[in-house]
Amino acid sequence: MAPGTRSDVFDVRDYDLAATLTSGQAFRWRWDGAAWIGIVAGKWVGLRQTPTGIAATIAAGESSPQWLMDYLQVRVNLDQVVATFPDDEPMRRAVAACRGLRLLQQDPWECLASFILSSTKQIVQIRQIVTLLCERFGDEIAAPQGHPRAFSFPDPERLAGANETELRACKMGFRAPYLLEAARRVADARLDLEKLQTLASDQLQVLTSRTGGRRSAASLTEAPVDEARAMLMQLPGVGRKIADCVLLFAYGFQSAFPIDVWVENALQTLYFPKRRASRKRLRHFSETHFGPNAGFAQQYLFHYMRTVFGRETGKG
DNA sequence: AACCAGGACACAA
DNA sequence: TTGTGTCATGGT
Repeated sequence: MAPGTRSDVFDVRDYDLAATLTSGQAFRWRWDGAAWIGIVAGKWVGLRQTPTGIAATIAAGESSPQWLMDYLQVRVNLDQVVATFPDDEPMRRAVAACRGLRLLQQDPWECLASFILSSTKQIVQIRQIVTLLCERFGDEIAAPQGHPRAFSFPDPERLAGANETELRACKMGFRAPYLLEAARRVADARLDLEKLQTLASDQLQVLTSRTGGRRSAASLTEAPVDEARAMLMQLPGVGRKIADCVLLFAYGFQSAFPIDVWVENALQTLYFPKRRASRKRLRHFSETHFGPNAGFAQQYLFHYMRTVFGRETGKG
């Protein structure tokens, strides 16, 4: 173990670290030959798979890394989640191919900003843009000896003070004004990311109680997830897909079902192979077919299409 | 070397 | 409602 670090082991089964960290939900993890290196909650983190779970290396002096366990969602029982998936051939194949694939719970601002930068970009390019952004606008973080310099994800206040030209220099192109405006609105509280957190809690209340929790009369007709999505979509450059990514990957709304080109292709070819289904039909299908953990199922379809299906059919 | 990428948006029809 | 062009950039 490198000096100045401490090590923790999380006992968890059915956790495929590599698949989870490279499945297009987070964009800062890299494999250095011995471990997965990333930044969580502004702290340097090294992760590697062990026979009984996950070994984590963090800076010495950190308290018990509950923040890391929350991020990794190690207490989620994957068997219970998968058991709620529909019992059909496509889902069985996806689950068999991606066993151990998990959902993370990311920082909302980093997740929102990253997915604003994701539109019409390949994952490798998103990673490149985010890396540049962090190097130029983030704060340097203490990394263990022998490791490359590490940088935090720049907070909204920092980016709100940047200009569009500086942002475009990070190769984000037409997404620069979108990111800038998002940063400004979060920085001056026109968009309250904490409020979305309370809506996520409200959504859990709705699902676990019959009374609808503590929803106010004014929002009785609208589910918390819909209210949260509408708030995100107020941002320029944030449509249904990006909003759903943030709802699912940062706030844990399990009904959020991002439909990008891959997932649309998955739904179309796996579930409607005969004739072409309309977007509206696919959207309705996604909302009715995949159960209470639809977003989780979506991640299996996405990763399955990207990693396995193309090779199976030979036309990837 | 065309084609496409975890899209959004304005504008047709 | 669904289709088309535009936006910027780099990988395959």
